[in-house]
Amino acid sequence: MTRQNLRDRIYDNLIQRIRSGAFGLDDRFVDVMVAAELGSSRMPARDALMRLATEGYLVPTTRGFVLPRLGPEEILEVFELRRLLEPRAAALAAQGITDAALAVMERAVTDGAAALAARDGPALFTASEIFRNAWLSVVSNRTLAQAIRRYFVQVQNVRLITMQQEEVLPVILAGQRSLLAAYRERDAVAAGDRMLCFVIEGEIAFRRTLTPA
Amino acid sequence: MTRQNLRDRIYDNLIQRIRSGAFGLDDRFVDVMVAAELGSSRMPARDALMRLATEGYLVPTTRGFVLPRLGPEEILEVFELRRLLEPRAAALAAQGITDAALAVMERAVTDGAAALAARDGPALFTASEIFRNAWLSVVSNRTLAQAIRRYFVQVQNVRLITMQQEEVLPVILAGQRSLLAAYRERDAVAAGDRMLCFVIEGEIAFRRTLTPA
DNA sequence: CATGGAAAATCTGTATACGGTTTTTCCGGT
DNA sequence: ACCGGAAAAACCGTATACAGATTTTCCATG
Repeated sequence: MTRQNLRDRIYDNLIQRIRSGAFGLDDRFVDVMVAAELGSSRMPARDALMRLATEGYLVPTTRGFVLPRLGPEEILEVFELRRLLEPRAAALAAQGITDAALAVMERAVTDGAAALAARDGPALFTASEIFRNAWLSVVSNRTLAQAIRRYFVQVQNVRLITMQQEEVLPVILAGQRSLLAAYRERDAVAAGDRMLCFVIEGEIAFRRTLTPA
Repeated sequence: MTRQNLRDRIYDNLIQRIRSGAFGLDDRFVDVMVAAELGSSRMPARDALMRLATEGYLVPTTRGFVLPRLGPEEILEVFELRRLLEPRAAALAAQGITDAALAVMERAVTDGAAALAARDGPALFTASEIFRNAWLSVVSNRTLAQAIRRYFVQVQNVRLITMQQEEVLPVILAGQRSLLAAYRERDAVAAGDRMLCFVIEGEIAFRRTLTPA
């Protein structure tokens, strides 16, 4: 009972493992290997890998695909996009928030706090993924939500690394708590303002890592 | 001397023609057809079509790929994105403007004026494509420019139709002239403001077509 | 003329094959 | 031990084939 086709199953499998940080920067992805692992021929694996590549999860090399190592300038470009889009999206989310989404976010923040206590970067990463998906899912402008999802994908690996720097972890959790409070009150203005703060804080933290002096 | 591989050549070919509005809403894209047109086998054509689909330029159906059919609500969603992104992008463009880009835009406005005089909607459409590509090409934040290009493609068909309504044509040209003046002066603030006006005018015009009463 | 349904055509997904190119291995000469 | 270069391996792009699913065609029946 295979629900979808092999290509999509391989894609889902790989993207989930990439997102969870299961691969390192020196892991190589070759269609034959991936195919063997999932028991298919080259083609579905190849399709999945090429899609991941065009979406920015992987970069093609002359010998297989590897995780991208993004330059600082591209990451800063994404921060600019985030400043422009996410405050508005958060405001829309506050207007359309549901009890179900709130519950998911409450849970994600709780899990994130536990991860913070355990100094578990990847776990906090997962929790903040869940948090973000929850509020994005109630943004009434689906096109806007999709635009946000698209660029988030591209900086995923960087975020994973960033989240291993212990000093930023409390900031992330505090930002989520602040946002969650605004969502709970269905306060669109506060949600937008706090999201802008959150993004800017992230940008400042990132810029600090660029100039460690 | 084929510089790149077939897959990318087919992709480039198709995306260029899609962008230029060469296809209609009832055109169907089937890998075999596309392959025959470009003289290859199915696989490169298939790869190109699947990529276009994951990027949102095409929509997969049970029988080939088609251009995405947008409802009014989705178009309004894109207007919201435009309001958020394009003012900033225009401001950045004003900062990075080059003589070459200015020349292209001057020419596009001239051509647009001729198209307006001739009541030639499609020609004005082409001219405004050129105009937009010119300023987008000097936006320093490439990620931002790409995000804008992405949703523009999705509303291409609608724009083609809108541009056949004669009353909106002068508005478009006036907006471009206003923007061009700001670019010429390298005035980032004015460029941002005028772009916001331009987008809002377009949105209002579109809303008017929804309620003809 | 409408309708049901079988047959044909069409399209997708997947497998396999093969040539060309790049990388790695490895062996012989210095 | 250190190259240089040839042989081998690895990998990518592309072509072709075929099975399964879906749509369309078309004919027979009411």
